[in-house]
Amino acid sequence: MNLTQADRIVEPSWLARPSTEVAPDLLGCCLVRQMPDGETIRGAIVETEAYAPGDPACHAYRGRTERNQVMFGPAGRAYVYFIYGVYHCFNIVTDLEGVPSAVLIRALQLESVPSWIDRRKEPKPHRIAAGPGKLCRALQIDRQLNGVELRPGEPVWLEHRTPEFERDLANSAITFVQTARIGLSAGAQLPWRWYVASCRAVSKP
DNA sequence: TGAAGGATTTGT
DNA sequence: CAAATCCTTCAC
Repeated sequence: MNLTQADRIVEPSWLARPSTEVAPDLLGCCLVRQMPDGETIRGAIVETEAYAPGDPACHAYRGRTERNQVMFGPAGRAYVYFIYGVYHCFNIVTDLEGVPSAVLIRALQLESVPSWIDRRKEPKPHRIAAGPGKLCRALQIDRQLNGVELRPGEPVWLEHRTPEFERDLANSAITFVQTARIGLSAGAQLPWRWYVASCRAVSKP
């Protein structure tokens, strides 16, 4: 029996758990970006951060607003916001409807270089999606994708780990590191950041 | 209606 | 280490 790509699609139910459980489980999963012209870019998730209710660093900490409302919705949608007047950040909404939580995708190991990337500005292929802002720039993700469902046919979706990745993880050929989150003024002590050890695509190893 | 600041990145 | 740069939030 062959495992096909369709068998690995991540369903919303798998994401309907606390973000601190989902965040490490997303390492090794594949983020797929499909453009209107059909160009498809795939990359393995190598760095994540969890944001949860009661967490002072969570955008929803002080309640529901127009910006953060998608975090309160059902799991399996994209939460995209604009930051520092320059960058976008891409999150995956997790947990039950009404529970504001999400996982920030901080870095991808791309399988190919998007056609629109200027190789002179990005000399190192493995650094193209290393960091949440760079990742969104590399995949052309902006607020137009805020709230979209992550499923095939939409602009973005998720696929589970390959059997090879699972094997390497079981062998300890691949290991994860859990540390404090980056760039926060509150909640910085919580160890809610995970990344793949020794991966050149991680934003800050 | 205005001011402060931000889940970043880059170059000095 | 500071600038870039603009949206969101909260106070007045």
